[in-house]
Amino acid sequence: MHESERHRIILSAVQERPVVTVPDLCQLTGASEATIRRDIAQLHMQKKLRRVRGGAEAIAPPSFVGINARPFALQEGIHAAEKRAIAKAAVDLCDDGDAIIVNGGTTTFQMVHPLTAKRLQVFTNSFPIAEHLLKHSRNTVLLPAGAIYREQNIILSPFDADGSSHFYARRMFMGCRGIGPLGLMEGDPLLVQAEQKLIGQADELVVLADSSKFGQRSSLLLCPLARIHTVITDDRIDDRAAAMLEAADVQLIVAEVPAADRKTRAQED
Amino acid sequence: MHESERHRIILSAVQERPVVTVPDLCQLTGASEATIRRDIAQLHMQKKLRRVRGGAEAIAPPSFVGINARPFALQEGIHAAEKRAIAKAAVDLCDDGDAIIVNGGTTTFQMVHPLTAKRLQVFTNSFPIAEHLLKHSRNTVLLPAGAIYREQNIILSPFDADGSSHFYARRMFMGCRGIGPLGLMEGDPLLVQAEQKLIGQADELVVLADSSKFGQRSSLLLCPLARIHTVITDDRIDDRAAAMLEAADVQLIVAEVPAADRKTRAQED
DNA sequence: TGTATTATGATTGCATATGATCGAAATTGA
DNA sequence: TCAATTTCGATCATATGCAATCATAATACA
Repeated sequence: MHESERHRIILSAVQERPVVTVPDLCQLTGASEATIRRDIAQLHMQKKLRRVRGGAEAIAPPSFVGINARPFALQEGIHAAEKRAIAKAAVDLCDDGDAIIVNGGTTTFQMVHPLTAKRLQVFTNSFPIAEHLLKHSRNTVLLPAGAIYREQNIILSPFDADGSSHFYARRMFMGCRGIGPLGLMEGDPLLVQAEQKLIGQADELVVLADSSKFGQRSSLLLCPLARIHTVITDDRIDDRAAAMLEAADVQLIVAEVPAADRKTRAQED
Repeated sequence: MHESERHRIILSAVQERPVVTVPDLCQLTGASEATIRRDIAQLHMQKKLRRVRGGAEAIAPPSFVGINARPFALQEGIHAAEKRAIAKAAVDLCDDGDAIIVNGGTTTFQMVHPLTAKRLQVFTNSFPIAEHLLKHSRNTVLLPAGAIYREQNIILSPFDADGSSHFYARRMFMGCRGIGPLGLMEGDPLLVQAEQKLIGQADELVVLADSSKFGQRSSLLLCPLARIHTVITDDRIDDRAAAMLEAADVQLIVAEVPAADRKTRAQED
């Protein structure tokens, strides 16, 4: 991630929300706090935004107050570098012209950055993903019908005829809460509904799961392992988990986490 | 690979993506980093692109603006005060809890600001309206299925089952290109398709049309006057247009344009 | 064909950007 | 007011991108 790209992301984030915190921007850009502070200081000098304690705000603050100051940056933070590497590996599977389905979630959201360089047909139930791709890429963006759920940031319809059955893709990408011998686990019933609608609409089901997801259990069983075509994870996956996937005939892709991004690992180990 | 060919590739890459890195371009062209740097420096001198650390970016957008800022800003200038007043009058028709349909367009987009104070169920095929309401209000936001058309900024599906038939509202709000004895006229075929899908899904059809729309003709006839329940316009409407609406049994609401906002009128008169 | 000119790619050294750490300052809550 | 937490600024080691140089390959021209 380069300076100009970070600046763009920061400015667009500042435009979209009343206030952005430094950690938020670290999440969005993958940069360290020091770098974000330097960027904010620089953009403040250029009068592109106003620097405030804790983060930055738009130079012309909107007269109304948004209710969701941070869309969904809360949940992640700990495996950010891994998630980015996984998302990159997922996008690398796609060639220009492909039709793909991207399910909503924090892991899959990381796909938007590498996706900006592609020209795909992207069907997604994630409003933030659609928004980002619409603004920052030339991909074709398609949506299902439904209500927008603010907390999960997904579009979900109570009816079957939500348009998703008309879209058939080569691959569907999704995240999960946990993955084990029983299969794919999810925590949020709404996410399960959303995933169920799409899960049959693609040739290959590709699951993005950082290594911490193995062994994680959750309450809702989404589908058995056999249903999964490919799992993309990071290089901290242990042998037992890999063997489990191999036994279920699931292809495993291990994404290399760039050394530069891995600094956070010291504090985790 | 010759220099001119590389330049062509580099320029097209810069146009399509927000930022391209030197390694990216090496991969695209097969040239070495040194050559790419030389090319970028050269194109930078020719003002064909902007050189930034790590790569290059398009010369056009110094800071990124949302996709909806550009197409809307163009049309918004003229009659902006009138459109705002009309939109305010339209929103004043709604009580908390109502279900409404808002069709995409520059006039109806003005409804988002007064809508921030409401708590409605809003079904809209306009991506910018959905985005704004989602971020800056507590209204429930519902979308139809379909592809997002960047130019018109609407969501439109080629299939009938796009979810709109499941939503039935008290009022549907829409703009238009022109309005005359024949009925409601629209210019863009895509907008017509989008409007047709929704037009039967509400008790009352409310048309937002500033006074300049009367007498404007266009190529596509959307519906006859009799179909319209209410027209909201500004106080520059002439008597003949008002009589025409009355003859068709259309309710007419004339929005007061605040004197302070009317400054644009001087140059128009 | 031989030579001159230009374009390209690799190497090296330099400049800059980045991230972690630590101490200072500000904010919050009691 | 004091203590605890958070945020900030400065410093330094490292990583990364960049410019300059030189050798080689491609091209133009006589």
